[in-house]
Amino acid sequence: MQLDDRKVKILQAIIDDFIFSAEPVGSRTLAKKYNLGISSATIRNEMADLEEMGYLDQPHTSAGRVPSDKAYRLYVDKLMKVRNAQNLDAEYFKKFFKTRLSQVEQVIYHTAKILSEITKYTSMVVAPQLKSTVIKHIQLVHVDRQLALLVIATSSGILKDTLIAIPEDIDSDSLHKISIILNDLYAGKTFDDIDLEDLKEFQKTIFRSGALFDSLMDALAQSLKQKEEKEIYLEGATNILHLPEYQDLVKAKTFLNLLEEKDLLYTMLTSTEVDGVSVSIGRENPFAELRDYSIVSATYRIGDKVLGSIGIIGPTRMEYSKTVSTMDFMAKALSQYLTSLYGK
Amino acid sequence: MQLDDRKVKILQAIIDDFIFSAEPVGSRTLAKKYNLGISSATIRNEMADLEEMGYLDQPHTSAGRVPSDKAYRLYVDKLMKVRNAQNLDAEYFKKFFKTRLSQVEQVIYHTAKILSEITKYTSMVVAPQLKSTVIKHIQLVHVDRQLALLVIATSSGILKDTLIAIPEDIDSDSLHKISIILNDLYAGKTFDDIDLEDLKEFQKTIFRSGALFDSLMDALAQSLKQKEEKEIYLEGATNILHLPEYQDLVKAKTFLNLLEEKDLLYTMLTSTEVDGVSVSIGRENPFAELRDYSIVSATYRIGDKVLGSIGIIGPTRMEYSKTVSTMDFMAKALSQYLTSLYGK
DNA sequence: GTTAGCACTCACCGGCATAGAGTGCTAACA
DNA sequence: TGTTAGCACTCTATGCCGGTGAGTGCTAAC
Repeated sequence: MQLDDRKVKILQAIIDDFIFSAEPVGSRTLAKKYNLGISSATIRNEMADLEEMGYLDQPHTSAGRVPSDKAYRLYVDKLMKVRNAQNLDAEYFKKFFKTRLSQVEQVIYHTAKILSEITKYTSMVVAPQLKSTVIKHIQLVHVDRQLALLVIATSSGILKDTLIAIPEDIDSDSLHKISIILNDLYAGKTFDDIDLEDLKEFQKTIFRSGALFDSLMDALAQSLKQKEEKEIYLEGATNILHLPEYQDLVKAKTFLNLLEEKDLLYTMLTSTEVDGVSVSIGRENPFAELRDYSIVSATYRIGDKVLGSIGIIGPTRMEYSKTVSTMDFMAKALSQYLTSLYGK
Repeated sequence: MQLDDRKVKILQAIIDDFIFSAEPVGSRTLAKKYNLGISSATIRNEMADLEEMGYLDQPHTSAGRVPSDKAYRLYVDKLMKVRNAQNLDAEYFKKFFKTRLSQVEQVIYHTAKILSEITKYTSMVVAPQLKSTVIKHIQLVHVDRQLALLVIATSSGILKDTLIAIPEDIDSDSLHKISIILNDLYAGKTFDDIDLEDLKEFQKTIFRSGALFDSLMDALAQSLKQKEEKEIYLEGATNILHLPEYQDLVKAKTFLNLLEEKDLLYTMLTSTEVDGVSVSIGRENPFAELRDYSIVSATYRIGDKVLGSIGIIGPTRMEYSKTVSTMDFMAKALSQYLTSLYGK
């Protein structure tokens, strides 16, 4: 069977209507509401065809039709007009740029917040990954008698700092010396490349003082090799409770439980490193748990380097047009902002 | 009317049963389940008395009785036996102390997490407030050609660091000099005491270079005077969805919406600076929005200085005994831990 | 003072009929 | 040959009804 013009028009109308109303769409409603120039009976015939072709589902015999994942895919790829996000929700973006945030984590967090507020879905943001970034500079700063701050600057501009305990009898000069050594050893390497054996070797041959430096080295080692958790921020988790499909408590709970599976979401979000916005609809998702949801995601960068991803998750009945354009804009805005702060 | 021994015993049984089952308790059930040595008819008479005295409510005529806020208050003050938290959930605490967390924020966050996991309610943690802490030490650290890290150590041991943009032609020595000046100006003062005019004055008289330092000073001023948000962490927001009273979607939503009111919760949590654990039940709460919930809270400290508060929020039908003892233990453990890290 | 007994109340549940939205099919029409 | 009006049919949602059971208050006897 052919997906001719008229079928597409009808399908589009059904999708539009369903995205708006969340109610199965009937032929009569369609004929009345949209000026298609054909009767409900004709629409019925076409709808039967569309169902046969896999674009529509029927919850039960005497209900209207509902778009399938395949229909949404067609919609996202061909039918929808991506709006210009800059004009929409301008106030949010203004707010975003007004607040001057210097720490990368804050910017990321802020982005997640705004994304969830604009889209009304749940936003997910993967924080910058350090393991493959190059260390540019390491410095130990004396903070207190027993505390020092280990500051590691990376080539992507991200700063990682950790407070570490130090023996009381180390002075600033010693810390400075150690900083130089650390730089010699690790500057230019990635976090993954760090070999702590180097450090131990070094400690043995150079610092005769032995036990004195032990605790310091331990702390350093721990900080440098600290297992990086799969960090993912979620915002607006309860947004979906306002959507009609989650008025069913069981469905709402299922969704909220899904959000606890940070690992899954993390994997999902980091597995697509496509350029631009990527949309994964229902059963297209690689994970069974996600088959009732759609995920819209994009990567953000500093310069050319991909740092992490942002995304939103919601029902397959999603406002794709608005969501995709928002995502597109936010990813670009975020990249631009981070690049202006830390790039080069 | 007198609240004699038998009435108390019956009340206790009702509260225990209701906390466990969430179902209104009837006289027959009570007589059967608890060995009170009296018949259901007698219990009925006593229950009528207890209702008259304000300790019991009746959802409708043909239902059992439910404890009132007044009953819970009596229960918390007199009846319940506070269990020893150390024995309960020992594995959590072990986990808590095993993970070595050096940043205060991390410790706080971790505490919230664990609290919500143990109590199965929603935990709230107010992060340490800086405004009234004394600045011990300020330091500017050169990180990059255009970036420096402003590190401020406070007397409570909390470290605040902010990345700031600096003109390219400032070298480490200059930063060091400025650090000394900053220390002279602000060490020993609280964040509230900071007067930026001092800094501007200083800049005019000492640094003739003018425009060169402008951006630096601006950044500094901004960092130092940065509006401190009312930071409150929430964890386990969706825990309550497992409780029978929130199977009603409207109630669940009301609760989740309440959690969005961070300001309210913040005020609630910071207003009680009592020593030890404080319990606020239903209508005792100063805010109307909270009249259906109970809040158990405590403060945490470094040494003698109160830093912030931790608390949990849940239905008035709460496992007070477990919750109070957990809270007591956590507050003490947290204080002890922070003091050992940063105290003195 | 305690308790057995009883009439009464009220939420809850399953069954049933009805309304309404929507469908597929047929036959007539342009 | 495609389109449409009409109609019988399907299925869900809603509301009504009566029975059931848990629980109560009251009374009278112990």
